[in-house]
Amino acid sequence: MARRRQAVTIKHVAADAGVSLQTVSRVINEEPNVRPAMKAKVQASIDRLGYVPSIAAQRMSGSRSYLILAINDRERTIADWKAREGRDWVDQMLLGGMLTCAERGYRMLIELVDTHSDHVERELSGAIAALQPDGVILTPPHSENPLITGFFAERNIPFARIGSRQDGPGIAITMGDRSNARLATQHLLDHGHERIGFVAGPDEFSLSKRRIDGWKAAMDEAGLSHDGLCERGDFGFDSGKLAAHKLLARDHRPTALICSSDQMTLAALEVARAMGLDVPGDLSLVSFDNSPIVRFTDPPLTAVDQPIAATASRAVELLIDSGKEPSPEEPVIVTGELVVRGSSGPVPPA
Amino acid sequence: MARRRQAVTIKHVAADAGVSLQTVSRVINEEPNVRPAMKAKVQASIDRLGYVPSIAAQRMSGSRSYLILAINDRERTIADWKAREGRDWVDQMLLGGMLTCAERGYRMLIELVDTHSDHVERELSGAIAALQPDGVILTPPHSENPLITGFFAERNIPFARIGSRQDGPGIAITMGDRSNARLATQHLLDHGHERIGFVAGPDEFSLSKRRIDGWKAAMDEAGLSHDGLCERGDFGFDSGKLAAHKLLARDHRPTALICSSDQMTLAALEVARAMGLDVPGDLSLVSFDNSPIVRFTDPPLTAVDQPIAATASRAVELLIDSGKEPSPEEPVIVTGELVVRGSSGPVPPA
DNA sequence: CTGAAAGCGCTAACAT
DNA sequence: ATGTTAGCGCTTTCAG
Repeated sequence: MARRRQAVTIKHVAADAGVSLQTVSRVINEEPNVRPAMKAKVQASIDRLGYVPSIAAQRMSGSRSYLILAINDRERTIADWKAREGRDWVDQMLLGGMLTCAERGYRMLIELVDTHSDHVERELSGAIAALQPDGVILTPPHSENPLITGFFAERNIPFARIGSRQDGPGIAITMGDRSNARLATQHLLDHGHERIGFVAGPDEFSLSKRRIDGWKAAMDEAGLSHDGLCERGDFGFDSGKLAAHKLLARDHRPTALICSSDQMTLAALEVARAMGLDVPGDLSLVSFDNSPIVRFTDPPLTAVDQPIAATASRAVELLIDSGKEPSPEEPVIVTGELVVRGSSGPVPPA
Repeated sequence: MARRRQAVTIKHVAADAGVSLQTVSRVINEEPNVRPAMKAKVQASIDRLGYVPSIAAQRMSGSRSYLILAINDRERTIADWKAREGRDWVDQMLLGGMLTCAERGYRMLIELVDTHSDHVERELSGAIAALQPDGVILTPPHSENPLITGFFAERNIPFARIGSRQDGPGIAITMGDRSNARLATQHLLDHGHERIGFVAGPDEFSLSKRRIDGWKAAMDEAGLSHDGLCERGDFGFDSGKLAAHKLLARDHRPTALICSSDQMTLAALEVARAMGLDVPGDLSLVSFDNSPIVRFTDPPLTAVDQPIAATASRAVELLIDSGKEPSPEEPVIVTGELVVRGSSGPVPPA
């Protein structure tokens, strides 16, 4: 394999257009101080030669790398990929993130990092040193890991925290968990439900608490109690089973359950079945995520959609623009919506 | 945002270890001609300072970029992501490709390219010029697009063609389509089926033909006719419906159908239902892909698994090693397996 | 408004 | 076995 050089470099363009390298550079970077005529001439050469700048060279000379790094939790991501249960978080991030990057001449790269590892810092340094990204997207549970956020803050690397609305460095951007949980609860209240159980996510994810808050708020407003109606899971199927079991084994069992992930809702569905309960006849179910599988279950699940693509897209935009404009102080909220399907319905007659 | 420079460079390491840049470079790249003692000293400095080479600088100096580019069909990929129907091709590529890249110090990057565009070449040049990848993975239908394969061949950029077994430049690597189709057919023959229909994929994918060949071969061997038992689809749901309809409307309708994608199988299931046929009682169904949804349908689908992760992983290895070792002449085959579930069973009594 | 010079971090080629 | 030199392609000074 021959030592590969750039086919067309800025030099070729400069020679072709009969100008200096800098002028070409200015045109590429849309800098001022180039006469329109000159600019047109250079652009013509660029087009004719099919010139595209090398991001390595751009990066080397101290400018941008045109790379955005999306950091995901290694363990969870790999487990999801291997399980093949239809979770499409990564796909949706790519859909939103990659395409927006592409529009702006950037590329998005995925990096897997262990949150719990004691050498997070080493992993991060490695990725940053090797790639020198212009921006970083953090996903839960990284978004609120002080080791990780601190790392980027110290180094002045722009980063977005998806699923976090804490104050602090970095752009906080959430999917409106509190209001989404309210939405789900209200949907059930509208159907006459009064005992609405909630299967929350793990503590490690701050959105878990926000969802609980939303649910409680809606219940309070309706003058209903939420005592003993909340259980925790870890988003996984088994934990959902356990939680659903606890809630449905109560004397006065809930007539509806809101679960913080599709897997946990699926688990609740299975538990209900095992208890001889009809869904939605005896028990209404509302899910969170709205991943592909919810349409293939029987009944299909009513679910709060998580607008991951839109969120990733917004994060990319804010990161790319963070050089020019100041980033928003307040958390950015990209709201989801409730998709009503067959798993929720009227409260069963007493 | 301050002009960001590399925190720790090769210079720092050299100074710290009291050696020349070149010696450090040799240690990094595991080149010969460094005494163990020297090597240890340098390595110690590297570790202490937490030095990681900048891939931009490495690339600039004419060495590798440590980047592997996975090129997917833009239209199909985006459609899949938006449809959220559980196709996890990209995830499986990442699972196999990214992790293997990571093991070897490489990164994998996804690039979407329009096969049908008249400026494919421009798109490719752009990606190559910007990123300078050390290797490229082509997925169907790019794998056999001469414009695309020619592009990389001309430029001496190592590339793998997934799903292609044509001769020619680049590493051909398939998932054993012919033998997989045989496997599926044999499974049905073993259950006594004699009229086994086949819904093939589009012509554009060479694997479509290979699967047909495998099915025909198995049928021939069993002394059975395959006349009029093959229809074409485009892997999508609607096309599957059409094809299944044609096959099942025949006088002497097939007792089993093999469909070349999960979506088409799902469509066949729907058509069968609409005709009042029980699956697998009246009609057995075997699918290709084994994507997440097949476990959530009723009945779950018997399917030929496509070992995408293993294939991507193998492709990455072959690409990375293509500098040192010669690439295999013969097509590499990563075989899939048949996962038997509820959609296939004994032939119904005549 | 445009150009010339210097340097980013690293490695290939050539000394020693 | 190690060090020195030159240069990759680009942008940032700084001069004109």
